[in-house]
Formats: sequence, structure tokens, C-alpha cells
Amino acid sequence: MIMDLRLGMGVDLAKMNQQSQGSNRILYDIPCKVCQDHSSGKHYGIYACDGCAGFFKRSIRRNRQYVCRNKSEGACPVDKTHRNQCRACRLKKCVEAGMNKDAVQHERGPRNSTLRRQMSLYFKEGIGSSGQIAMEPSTSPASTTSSSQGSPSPYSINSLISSAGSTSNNHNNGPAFRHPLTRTGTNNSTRSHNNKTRGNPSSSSSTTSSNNNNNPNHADNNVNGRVIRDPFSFADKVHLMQLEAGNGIRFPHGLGGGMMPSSVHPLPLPLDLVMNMMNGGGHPAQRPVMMDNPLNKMLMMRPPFFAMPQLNKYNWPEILHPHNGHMSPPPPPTSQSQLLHHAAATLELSPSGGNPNNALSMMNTMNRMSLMPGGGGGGVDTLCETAARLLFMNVRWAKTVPAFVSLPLQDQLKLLEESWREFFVLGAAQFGLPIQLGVNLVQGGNNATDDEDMDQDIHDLSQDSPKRRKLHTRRRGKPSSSSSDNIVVLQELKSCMEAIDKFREMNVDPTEFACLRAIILFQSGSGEVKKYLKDVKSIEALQDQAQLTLSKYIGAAYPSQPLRFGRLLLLLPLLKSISPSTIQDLFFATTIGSTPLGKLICDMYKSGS
Amino acid sequence: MIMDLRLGMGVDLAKMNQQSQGSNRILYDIPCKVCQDHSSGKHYGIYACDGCAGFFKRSIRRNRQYVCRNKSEGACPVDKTHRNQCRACRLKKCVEAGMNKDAVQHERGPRNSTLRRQMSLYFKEGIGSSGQIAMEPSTSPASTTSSSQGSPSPYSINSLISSAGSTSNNHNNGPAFRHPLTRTGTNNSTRSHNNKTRGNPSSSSSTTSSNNNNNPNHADNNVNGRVIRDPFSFADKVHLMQLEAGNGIRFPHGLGGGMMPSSVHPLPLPLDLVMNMMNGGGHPAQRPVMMDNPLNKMLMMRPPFFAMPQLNKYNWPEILHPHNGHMSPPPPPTSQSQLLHHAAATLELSPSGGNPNNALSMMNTMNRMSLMPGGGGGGVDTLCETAARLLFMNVRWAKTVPAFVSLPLQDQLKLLEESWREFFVLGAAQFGLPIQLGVNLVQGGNNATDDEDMDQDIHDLSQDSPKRRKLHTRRRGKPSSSSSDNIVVLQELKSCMEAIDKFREMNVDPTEFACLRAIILFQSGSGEVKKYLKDVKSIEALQDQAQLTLSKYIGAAYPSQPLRFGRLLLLLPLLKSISPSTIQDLFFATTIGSTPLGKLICDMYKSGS
DNA sequence: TGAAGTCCAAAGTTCAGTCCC
DNA sequence: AGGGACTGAACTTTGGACTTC
Repeated sequence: MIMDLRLGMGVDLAKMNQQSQGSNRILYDIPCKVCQDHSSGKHYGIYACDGCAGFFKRSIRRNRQYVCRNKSEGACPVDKTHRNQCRACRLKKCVEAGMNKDAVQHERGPRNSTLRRQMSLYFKEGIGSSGQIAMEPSTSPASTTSSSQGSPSPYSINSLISSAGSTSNNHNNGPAFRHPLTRTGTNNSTRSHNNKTRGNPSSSSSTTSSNNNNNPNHADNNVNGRVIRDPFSFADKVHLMQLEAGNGIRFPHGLGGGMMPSSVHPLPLPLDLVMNMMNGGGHPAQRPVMMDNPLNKMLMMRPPFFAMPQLNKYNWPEILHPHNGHMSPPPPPTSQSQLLHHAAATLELSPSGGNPNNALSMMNTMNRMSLMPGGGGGGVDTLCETAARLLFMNVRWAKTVPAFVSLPLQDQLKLLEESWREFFVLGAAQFGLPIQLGVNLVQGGNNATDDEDMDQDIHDLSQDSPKRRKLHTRRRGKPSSSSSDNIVVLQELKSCMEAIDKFREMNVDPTEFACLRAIILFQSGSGEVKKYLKDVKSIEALQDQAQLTLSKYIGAAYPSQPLRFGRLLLLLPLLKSISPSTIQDLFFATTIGSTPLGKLICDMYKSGS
Repeated sequence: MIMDLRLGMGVDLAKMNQQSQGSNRILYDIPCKVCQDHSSGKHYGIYACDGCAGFFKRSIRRNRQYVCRNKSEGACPVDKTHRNQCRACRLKKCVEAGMNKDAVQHERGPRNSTLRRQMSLYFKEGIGSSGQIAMEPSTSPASTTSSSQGSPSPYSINSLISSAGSTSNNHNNGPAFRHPLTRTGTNNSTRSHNNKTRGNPSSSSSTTSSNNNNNPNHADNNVNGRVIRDPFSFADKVHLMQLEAGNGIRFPHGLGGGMMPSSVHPLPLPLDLVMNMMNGGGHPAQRPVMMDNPLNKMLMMRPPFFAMPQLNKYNWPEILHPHNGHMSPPPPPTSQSQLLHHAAATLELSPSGGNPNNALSMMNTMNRMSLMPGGGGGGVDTLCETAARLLFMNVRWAKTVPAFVSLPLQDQLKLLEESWREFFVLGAAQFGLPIQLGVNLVQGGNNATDDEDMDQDIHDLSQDSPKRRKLHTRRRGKPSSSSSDNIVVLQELKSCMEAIDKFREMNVDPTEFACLRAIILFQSGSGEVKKYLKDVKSIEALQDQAQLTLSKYIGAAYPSQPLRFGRLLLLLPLLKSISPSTIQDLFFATTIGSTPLGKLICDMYKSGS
């Protein structure tokens, strides 16, 4: 003790020399009393490093009895470099150094699940086999020892065995109750209880179908308009177009079409009128304006694209389900097996279907999706495909805009790179991409997708902690790391969904969407972007054109809505409510992986000349 | 346990039998109604231990929803030893035992650097006196301790004393002395963690409906959904500002105006109409209001807010330099020594000037500022003051908008919290806040501030590495830590400057600024925000009003610029090009520290009746 | 002054790596 | 050679000490 005191005081002054090694983690210059590594404060009564603290805790919790296999008979060196050589000696030294076994508390219940765990559950192991939904890992009898959960398993079989074997928490001390939280003899019950379930708790809750799948107002799948054949070699690589390619009814390369529901057009404006408006507008352009009135052409050129039906909120576009009839929504598969069958069939149709991983993952996904509110139609993979298609359509579209392609190539690429995110969300709004399915990617098995539950999820995941400050920190590489990421992702998704709702509330019509798209495309932006743009003036002029066109169109088409133009423009910032990285992680990870989308798009664009 | 229980029951209600466990802490023999541990008095309505009280508080504050993972389905034992095993059951038992959710209050500011202290320091000693720079809270006499960093000083005198006197720093055997740094790391995290969560004042109770105390006063003004005649007439408001500016008739609280060239005023308006509007909107304070209201004073002190002249790009507003004549910019100090001298002089003028650290840092700052383009008059400190003023004036302005104050208080606060960033940038654009000086905060001594050099700096700092992906990662605490942070900050600054340039290029007039400000203020947004808004419909209607007003105004004032309205609206997203945390770090760290601005603003707003 | 609050050390958990079988 | 266990850094939660209203 005397030693302790002395040491303590002496070293305490040395506390001042802390090291914060690159994070806000604090290490003291006080060495670990066990191994002399930097300590991170006191643990179990003595200054110790995280390693020794963790080791001690695990050893005590699991009641480990190590044996030194060395000739030295318990005299192995325990220091930073050797501490892992002999557990027996390490533990012995921990005790000798004064670590207090009683300070090791009971294991507690698991915290909330994290995105990473869920993702690994889904994508690594493929839950599909028994039709079991994976979020209740343990309720299934045989299932999945803790190990199968990909989690580090504090609740491993091992630990069960060991603690069960030792009826009492022998290693010690019997009754002593020094620390209030000191372990008592209740270990067995505790452990087993812990061992039990580690899944997503709310899985059972609410299948609340947030989907009022009503008003299937798409008339038929009339594919009108030409489809420019476009060698998008890239798309193939990325398996984007699997479904589509496998099915004659779909548009080649996903340049989707569909009929515009007449109800959506307040004024089924004849195209020529639009043209007139555009031409007649006499934009008193204050700047040199690019010639040949490109927006006109742009708007004209893509009837099928802009004519895609607006569907119900979050419903699948009919076009994704060609096998279904015309008016009737696809009967949702009612059983797992049906779904699997469906998925399998789909895969077989795919020309590129050779990839087993793909097939497997898709099947799993389809399986998982079966409990989705929207009926069984959509799965994450399909979602991702659609997402990809959406994006690429935008690229394709841009390529058909003469004014755009007449810009310096560098500018084209930069503009595309800058706008893809907004394109994506805008497209989701226009075409009903059910981005809310992304929630499932975050939550794992929870099939709740309405706002209430989503809020709940956000709350569940939300940790009132420093992490919240890092709100914009993005995980890279890994699917995701901590629950704070979950919060961010969920919040962004929610914002995004609400943004989309706002567009839908406005009943934005295809012409308006087109104009908005152009406005977005010709955003010269500020900061970094601008620096790389060669012809900012032209771009600005084009944006002017676009907004003028929109303004005039609205004036003609919605004369009773003087606020409409402003409202639409004010919706644009909402398109940024989800971050590019979230989009990529959620909707493109499976199809594209981690290649930055901006770059990918540029490549696509360049290659598809 | 049994012993404990018996003892507890036997002695019963008697507070008299307190136990002091080695401190003067008082424990009662009345057991915790939740876990039967010793209680420490009543908490949230029942006798409870500190643990359960804290647990309950945290759970309610963070709106946690736990799920019992036990087969027992919510029947886990909750006692002293098991209380941490299952949060769901513990919380359930808390509630069942009678803990009152409504007794959990909102999170308060950090104790050691309370808002009030900061503010009173800031405003009492601070900005008022000419040329004086007093935003470092620490300049207050007594504190020579580490609290002088101008940062929120986690190291209160109290805590220093108590730890210094230590001996009683019970749980540790050693140290008589905690080094401040010890706490630094945790403190940062702790603080941010504290701050973060509940920007929303009534959130904890909003779920439980307990708090309906807000919205008493929007009874009759409620615009439900309909975009009808505004009781609040933006147009009038706007015109008020014009008049003010034009006539030299100002309203006491800086409601607007600006020295607008007369040519800019297309439509002069009758004053009385306007005055009616202003008087109409009383706003009874709905909540307990912070007393002694330093912010009010501050705001009172600075009437000429909206009258600040629009100056040259990035020049100091004249008003900041009252000691200088009228039109001529202050002669910049020409040499380092001059500057240092100047700085020193300034410091000596400071009432509290004792702190050497302060003096040093300030001198360094001044030194750095010396080579600024805008002349030597402005330093970072002055910049920060101006920034603070800018922000606060916006709050003040909002308070004068009848339509705004007629919203539920909760909504007002949320809207303010959401728009301050944009207000700040918009204000910078309108009043010429030389935000480019912020570059120096990032770079240290580098005196380059034009675009070229800034690009160079970005380039120099930039690592073509994964770091770039973390673009939004935010550092906390330190002014700037890694070079990647620097990149982010510089890029954001640059974007922000360019956004401001765009506004200036457009020659946005004060009326337009006012409308834009209103549009921003009444942004119901999406995602998180919306959830906390009670009266979204009204807010949307108000935004509609604002944009309609702008549209009409532009139509009248700039008939030759049909693109103008759209262009202005399209500038709005640029206001988000700088992140709140960057703004705070750069422009408010010295004045306000790390108190989250959103929260601070809300407090200001509430306190300023 | 009782009962709110914050502060923060030292408990806890999580999980990517790593090693070992 | 793939799966399970261990390690330790990173992060969260707990509860006793202390402050504030």
C-alpha cells in the first residue's frame, strides 16, 4: 500500500502529461500496473491499460482458470509485448497488481443492435434458409449459437459452459459485498438470460403497412417514344439491368417509359405549346445566351422518360413488374416459398445470372423483403437495381440534352458529378422509388416503415452522446460502424422521404420535373465545383433558361397557382437532405460497391458516347 | 439484500437515520422504490436511489424505448444487483413505482460555463465599449486559471478547488490533483453530448402530451392550411424596412432597413400601416424565462443593425469603427510592431485584462490579422463580435415579425434553430461580414486571402486520400486539428464566400433580403425538424406569403428581370454551403465557446421578452 | 432546502483484427 | 481454411459527487 500511495502520487503529477493519441481518447503517462503500457485510467482499482482491463474482466466474468505452460512456472514476463504470451501469468499479475475481482460487474443486457450487425446478418450469412426472419436470432431453438450472429459473443457457448460448470462464482471471495454492484451468485440466471436473444427487438412489431396502395393510375405499359440504343457497357458489368434484360417488356437499358396518367396533368399541354412558350419567352437574358434553345429540345426529346407514370407513394412502378397484368398490382407473394420461387425465377431470366453470389444474395434479399409492407414485390436488391437504373437514366438523359453536350466535356462531367445525388432523389420522387425500403437496410429485420416507427427507430438508435455531434461523419468502406451511423442514416432517409412526399403533394408534373432536372443540372454551384468549370457563364445562362421555362410553363399550366413556381424552387434544397454517401451505401453498395458514384457516372458518361 | 430490506423497512420513514457513506452524502433508510437500494431522497416523485433516478432521467430525456429481451416478457427482476440487466424492465418498474416523467426537465447548459455566465461576461464587459474586445469570458478578474481559454472552461474554479483539496476525491487512491487535461477529453465529449440532444425544448414531454403549455397564443392567428390573407402581411413588413432605411426613421430594435440607394426603392409605403402591424403581434412569454437577460441588453445596445451600410466586398462595415471618420477606412497598421503595440494597447484597455494567456493569444491573433486585405482595422476578434451581432440581430428580427411570434413557441424555437446558419450567411452577404478573414483562423499566419491563394492553400492541405471522403467530419474542441479538417473548413469558407459573391453580383436589395430571410425562417423543412413543428401548415403558408411577396416585389421593382425571382430562390441552397459547425468554430468559438448556437439562440429568444 | 440539474471516473458493450485450431 | 475465441481501441452508460434553482 505504501508503495501504492507513493507511486500514485508521484505518478499522478505525471498525469498531466497525457497523451491523446489522435482521438479524444485519453491515455495517461501512468503506466499500466500490469504491463507498463500506457494506462487509460483506473480499472478495477488500479491504473491499467484497456487491454489488461478487458482481459481481467473477461477472465473473471467467464471464470477462467489458466495454467502457465512455461517452465518458468508462473514467472512469465508480462509487459506490453509479452502480455499475450501467457494468460495465466497475465491474470496472476493482474491480481497481484491489485485488480479487484469484485469490481467486475455482471454482464448486462445487450445494447441496441447496430447497422453493422444487421448488415452482416443479412449479407454475410443469408438468413433465408428457414424462412426465419433474422432479427430474432435466438428465439429459434437450435439456431445459431451466438457465434452465428457474427457477434463477438460475450454470450458464447463457451461462456455458458464455463459459468454453468462453476455453480458458484468461485474464484473468490465468497460473500463479500463491497461494491454495490458486485456480482452476486446469480450468475447462472443472468447468463442464460443474456444469452437468450440478441436480435432486433421490435421485429415483431407493427407490420403497419404504411402503404395505401391505391390509385394505380397508370394506364398501360405503352412504350412510346423511341429508345435510343445506347451502348452502356458499364451497366452490364454492374448487373444493373438484370431483370430488365431478362424481360422483353422492359425498356432496353432501363430507359424506362410508361404512360403518363392523364390525371396528373392539369393541362395536358401539347408539346408545341410548350415549345412556343419556350421560344416566345423572349428571355431578356442579361447574359449571352446559348443558342439553339436547348431546353426545348431536351424537354421534347424524351417522351418516354418523362412519361413514366407517377405511382402511388412508395409503390413500385408497374414497369418493374411486367409479369403482372396491366391494372392490377402484383399479388404479393404470400409465403416465403413463393417469394423464393419468384426470386429464383427472376434470376434465371437474367442474362448475366451466372453469378452465384448474386443469386444467393438476391434470393436472400427477396426473402427478407417478404414482410415488407409494400407486399412482396420489392426487395433491397431490386430496389438497388431500380436505384441504379434511375441514376443511369439521368446520365443518359443528360447526354441527350444538346445544350449540355455542347458544353466543354470537363464541365459536363463536373456537372453530372455534382448533380447525381439530386437527380437520384428527384427521380425517386418522380418515379416512386420506394426508398423507404432503405430503412430495412439500416434496421435489419424490423419491418416497420411508417413514420411513427421510423421515428421510433431513430430514437432507439439514437444515443445521447458525443457522437451526435459528428452527425456528418461518414463511414467509409465498411457498411457501417456504430449506431450513431444508424441515426444519421435513418434521419437522412426520413428527410429524404419527406422531401419526396413534398414533391408528391405538389403533384409535380413531368414537364416540371424536367425543368427541375435541368435547373439542377445547370447548377454552377459554388466552391469547389465552380473552380473546375470552364464555361460558367453558359451554365448559368442555361439554368436561367430552365427556370424561365419552368416559370412560364407553370404560368400557363397552372394559372391559378401563383405560388407554384416558388414552391417548386424551394423544394430543391430538400433534394440535398440525404447525403451522397448514404445513398451510395444504401442503394448502391450491392450493385456497385464502393466505387464512388460520381466517378462511376463520369466513366459511364464518357464511355457511352 | 435481505438485510438491507429489513433495515429499511424497520426504520421506515425516518429520514433521521441517514447514512453517510464516507461523504456528507445523505442516504435514507427508505429504500429505493424501484430497486430497494438505499435511496437518496425523493426523485421524480418517489424515493429512489441515485442510480434509478439517473437512469430514469436519461431514459426520459432521450426518449428511450427499451425492449425486454427476456422470455419472461417484462418480468425481469429489478433489484440492486440486477437492475442493470434489463433496461426495459427497469424503466417499466420506474414508471410503475410512480416516477413522474414530467418531472424530468430539459437538459440545461453546461454547468461550468453557463450560458448566462458567458453571456454576461460577453455583454457586460464586452462589445459595448468601443473597439474593445472582450469576448473572452475569462478576462474576468478572478480567473487566472485555465479557464481563461475562452473556451467554455470545463474547469470551473469549483472543480479545481475541490479536486485540489482532494484528499476527498474519494474514489481514487492517489491523486491529490487532477490535471485539467484529464478532464479535457471527456469533457469535450461530455459537453457535446449534453448539448446535442434536445434542441427541441419540449420534446421530452411532447411525447407524453404532458406539456401543452406552448401554443397558448396562436389562437386566432392560426392559418390552417389555407393560404389566405395574412394577418401578418409580409409586404407591409418589408416595406417597413424600406421606409426605415429610406427615411432615417428607424425602429428601435433594428427591424430592418439599410442604407438603400433611393433608386432601389420602387415603392414607398405608408408608415402607419406598418406600425400597426408591428404593434399587433404581442407575444406573451409562455415559459419561465431566463432572468437577467444579458442578451437583451446586448441587443438593445446595437440598434443600427439593419442600418449597417452595404460596403465593398469584404470590407469592414463602417459602423465597426466608430473611431474612424465616416468614410475612410482605418489606416492599417503597417508593421508587425505597430500591430503588436496596438494589440497591447487594446488589451490594456480591457477592464479585465490580467490574463497573460489571453493577451498572448489575442496578440497573436491581431498579428495574424495584420496583413489582411481589408485593412488592419479588423481582426478576428472584431470579426467574431460582428458575427455574433449579426446572428443575434436576426433573432431579434424574427421576434418582431408578428406572424412568427404568433406561431407556437415551440415552432418558433425550432425554426430559429434551423435557420440560424442561413441567416448568418445571408447576413454576411447583406452586410459585408468579411468572412474570408476566417481563413486566417484556419491557416494561422498565412496571409493569403484571395481566391488564388486560398485555392493554393486548399491544394496544399489537401491530401488526395480517403480523407477527402470524410468531408463532413467535424472536429470538436480544438480550433483545428488535422489538415483534413483544414481542407474542409477552407473549402466551406470558399464556398461560402462564393455564395456571398453571388448575392452581391445580384445586387440583392434590402427588401429582397428581407423576403429571403422570411422564406428561410419559414422553412418547415423536412425530416427531424418537421417532426417537432406543431403548426406546419401555418409555416408553409407563411413561406408562401414570403415568396409571393418577393415575387411581386421583384415584378414591380425589376420588371426587366423576369429571371430575377428564380435566381434569388436558387441562391438559397448556397447558404448551406458552410456547415453550422464551421461557422461556430470559426466565428463563435471566441465569443460563445462551444455552446451550440442553436440552443443558445433559443435561449436568447426565450429570454428576450 | 429539496429536488431538479451537471460532472466525470470507471463501469459497461461493440466489433474489426488477429490468431489459433 | 473457415469458424470460433481473444484482443484492445472506441464508444456508451452508470451512479456517486457536486451545483443550481
